[in-house]
Amino acid sequence: MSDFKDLDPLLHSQLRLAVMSLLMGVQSAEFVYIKEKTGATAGNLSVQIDKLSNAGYIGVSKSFKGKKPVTSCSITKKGIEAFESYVNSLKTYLK
Amino acid sequence: MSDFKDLDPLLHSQLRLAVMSLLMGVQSAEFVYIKEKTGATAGNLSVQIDKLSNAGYIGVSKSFKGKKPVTSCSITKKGIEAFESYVNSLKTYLK
DNA sequence: GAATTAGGTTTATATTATAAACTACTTTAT
DNA sequence: ATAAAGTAGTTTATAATATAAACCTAATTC
Repeated sequence: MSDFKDLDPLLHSQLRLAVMSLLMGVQSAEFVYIKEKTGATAGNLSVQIDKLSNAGYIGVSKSFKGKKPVTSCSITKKGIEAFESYVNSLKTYLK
Repeated sequence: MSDFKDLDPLLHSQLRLAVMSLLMGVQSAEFVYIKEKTGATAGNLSVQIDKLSNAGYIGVSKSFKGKKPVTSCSITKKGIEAFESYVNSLKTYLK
């Protein structure tokens, strides 16, 4: 693509982009909170979080809040860089 | 999606977005020109142009330049509106 | 006149997104 | 005590999408 920069396919997905956008603004967020904010189904969110985690864009930690399992996600340095790079690439398409 | 606006799936595709972005800036553009500017393969471009055309986002006209077939594309009013709406929705993900 | 090039289109395949079904456990009602 | 319902996810199956490879037709070039 000569005039347009390639878009990281991992970020060029509505739900994954929403997750990353959300995590850009906070220290960490729980699975259920992300689910609500994005409106995603649990299954879809689970899959996409896995992908972001496998790419090293986010960190995932599982613990318990009382007796309930809690999955917490936070963006990594690599994830922040990828997000910023994606936004920059995207700009080549918007003007 | 509560915090994030849905992204038109037709535009949320690297190649189709590039085509639309390109057409936003010109009156019309030929297939071969778009192919060069986007770096796409002919087959892929053909398919994506079809989709944009079927959606009414672009108009496609076929003619001859001397003896060679030429496919010209131009964005429609509907296409301009869709592109602008897409960009607005996208903004909910970028801040 | 056979091979190559130009300008595409069609079809097949690989990838992706999404939802439906399932697991494991906890809380509430009977 | 146990059955039913809810919470917090994961796994698997299916539908949709993107992409490339193969193909087609006509025009040049060797």
